[in-house]
Amino acid sequence: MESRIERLCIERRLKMTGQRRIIARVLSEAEDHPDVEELYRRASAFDARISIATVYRTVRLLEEKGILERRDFGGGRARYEATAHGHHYHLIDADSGRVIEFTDPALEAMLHALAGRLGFDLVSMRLELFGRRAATGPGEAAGHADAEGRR
Amino acid sequence: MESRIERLCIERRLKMTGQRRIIARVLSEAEDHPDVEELYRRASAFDARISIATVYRTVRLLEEKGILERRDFGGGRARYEATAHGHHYHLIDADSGRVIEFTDPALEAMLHALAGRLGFDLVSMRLELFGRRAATGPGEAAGHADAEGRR
DNA sequence: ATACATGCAAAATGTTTGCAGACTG
DNA sequence: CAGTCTGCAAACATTTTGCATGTAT
Repeated sequence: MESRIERLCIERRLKMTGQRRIIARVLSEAEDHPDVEELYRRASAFDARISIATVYRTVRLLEEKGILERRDFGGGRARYEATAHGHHYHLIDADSGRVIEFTDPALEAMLHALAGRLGFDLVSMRLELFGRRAATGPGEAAGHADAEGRR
Repeated sequence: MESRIERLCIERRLKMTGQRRIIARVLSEAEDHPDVEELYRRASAFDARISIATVYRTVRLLEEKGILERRDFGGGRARYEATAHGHHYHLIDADSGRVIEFTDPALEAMLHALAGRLGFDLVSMRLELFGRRAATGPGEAAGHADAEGRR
C-alpha cells in the first residue's frame, strides 16, 4: 500500500527511498502532532536503521514542499502535521498539554479581513489558544481532542 | 528614575540588583521585540559586566512573573516584550520580516467565545499572521508598524 | 545574616552539515 | 549513470546549569 503522503511525494517527484516511505507512512498515520524525536521512534519500529538526521532532513524537505506543516506548541521542539485540506486551529490545555483541534469559518474570515484591512494578503498564520478547563463546564468538550501528553 | 518594569519587579518582591535594574530599563524602553542577544547587547552598553546567562535568567524569571511575554516569530530565537495592558496581535510581513502590531476587540471577543464554546477559559494565546503586501493596496498601512528587520 | 543573584565555563538541547558510500529514477 | 539520499559523527545555535562568590533585604 502507498500512504497518502507517499503519493504526495511521488507527485512532487521526490525519490522514494525505503526510509522516506516509512517516514511518509508514519506521518500519514499520525493523528497527533509528533516532534522529530517521536517520528524517529515510530519510524525506527519499522526499520531500526533509520537515522534521526534523515528524519530531520525529511520533515524539512516535506515542509518546503508544502506537504507538512511545522507547529510550535511551546517546549522548544518543532512538531509536525500533514498539511490539512481545511484550515484548523489548536487549543492547548494549559494544564495537561492536551491539544484540541477546531475549525471556525467565521474566525478564518475575520482574520483574512483583518489582514486585508492592514494592506496584506494573508499567506499563513499561527494561532494557538491556551486555555484552562472552565470550572462551570458549559458544553463538555466540543471538537475532537487528540490525546497528547505534555512534552 | 525607576523604569516601569523595575516597578513591577519591586511589586513582586524581586531583588533588584544592578543587572536587573538595567535589564528592566532596557525592556521598559524597548518598543520592539528583542531577542536575548539583542537585550544583552543593549544592556551591555550600560554595564559591560553583565553576562548573557543573567539575561537568560532574568527574562525567564520575568516571564514566569507575568511581566514579560515570550514570542516566537520564527527564526529559532525567542523574542520578548513587556506584557501589554491591552491585548494586541502581530502581523509579520512575509517578505521583509517587519512586524506590525494591531488590536481588534472583535477578534478578541471571538477568540474568548471560541474557547468558551470548547469548555475552556482562555489563559493566553499566540496569534501571528504572515502576510504579503497586497498588490492592490487598499489602505496604506493601518496600525503602527515598528521597523524590525528579519532575524 | 540569609537567601537569592551573578559570572564563568561546561553541559544540555534541538537541529544542521560534511563526507563517503548507497540507492532511485 | 547522474543526481540524490543516507548514516555517522562532528558542528552549530540557543538556552540551561553547577559552583564559588557577591549582594539585596
